[in-house]
Amino acid sequence: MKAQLSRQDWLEFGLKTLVTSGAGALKAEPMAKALNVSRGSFYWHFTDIDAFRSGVLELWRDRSTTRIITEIDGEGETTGRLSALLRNAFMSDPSMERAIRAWSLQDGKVAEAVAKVDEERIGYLVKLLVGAGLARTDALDRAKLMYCAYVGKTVLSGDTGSAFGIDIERMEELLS
Amino acid sequence: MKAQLSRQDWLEFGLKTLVTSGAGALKAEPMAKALNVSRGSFYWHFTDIDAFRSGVLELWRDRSTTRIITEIDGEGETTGRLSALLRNAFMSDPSMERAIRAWSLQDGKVAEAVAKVDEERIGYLVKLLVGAGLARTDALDRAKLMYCAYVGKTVLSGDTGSAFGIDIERMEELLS
DNA sequence: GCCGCTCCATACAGTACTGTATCTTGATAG
DNA sequence: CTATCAAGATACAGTACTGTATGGAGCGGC
Repeated sequence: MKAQLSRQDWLEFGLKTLVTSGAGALKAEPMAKALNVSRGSFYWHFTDIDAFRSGVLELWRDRSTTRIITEIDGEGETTGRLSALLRNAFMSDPSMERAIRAWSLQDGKVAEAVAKVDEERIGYLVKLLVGAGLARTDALDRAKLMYCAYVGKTVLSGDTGSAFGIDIERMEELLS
Repeated sequence: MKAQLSRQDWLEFGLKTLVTSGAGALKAEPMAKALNVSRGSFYWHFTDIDAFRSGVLELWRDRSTTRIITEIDGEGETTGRLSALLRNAFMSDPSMERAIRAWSLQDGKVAEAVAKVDEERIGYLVKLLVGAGLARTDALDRAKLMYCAYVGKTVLSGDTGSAFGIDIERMEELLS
């Protein structure tokens, strides 16, 4: 633990709070209490609670896009990329995606940012599918379907604990 | 407009408010103002704000399950039911589903209720698929995939306005 | 016609925040 | 050593709610 908090520290804590406690927990007083500082610290780094939320959103956007890029470049083999992407998407921890998705459903600004990321991802999916030999229109429909399934799975992997178990092998088979 | 409000009137208005303004708008004072009454009315019908929210949730649960039943019995032809269900799911107004789904992502009690409805629906899907000749395990995997796609589509049909256009014909083809 | 019951208004105390203004510490460059 | 400035503490006013207590209006039953 550092004695002093930077703007970045606040934002990181905000993102963590978003995942663990939802967007409703992005409030100055409770977070300050959790960090053992006063709200004076918060209002020194951020003019506003809205400015803070925008900062958290932007932090996520950066991370999200860079993660896409690493996913892209991860697999050297062109043929294995689609499979790897599916496995990654359907098996990695969905808590962050869930938290952001939930937030986007109650805040227009967040919805816009998420929509952009969605488009990027679908675009990449289309590229992979076209590379695998599909016609562009077929690839787009299929990519949308795959992405819907991904988002649905993310949302359905409930806080109820039950993992909404889907066999990844079968899923890959059905989607390919 | 009636002069007096019943408990049911409040719950109906609650459900409408949930769809148009989100779960965050389910508060006694703003709703009372919108209905041109005082909070005295609210607290006469409901002991608590939590009791009210539970009431709204239950109202949705009733409607949701009865809607399933009407969907089931709607098509007389056994063969056309799956197609009809898909069309219904992917083409009907998703705003209610979206609102409930968003609420469930920030409230455990809601998440439980929604999870039950999800299971019911998936169970019905499995029944249809088995009726169409699939093995039970295959039917379950396929039903889960279809339902993920449905939920994903519902969530992605954004407040951004853009309808996330998916060709229902192609979708049906890909999912069948 | 007044009794009682349902439905609502008004007023009050309490809570959980936001944002601002002012005062204090603590490190660090000169 | 001290002047400075980033970082935070404390105190205050304001807002938007919740829940409670109490009193009153309207209306059916007898």
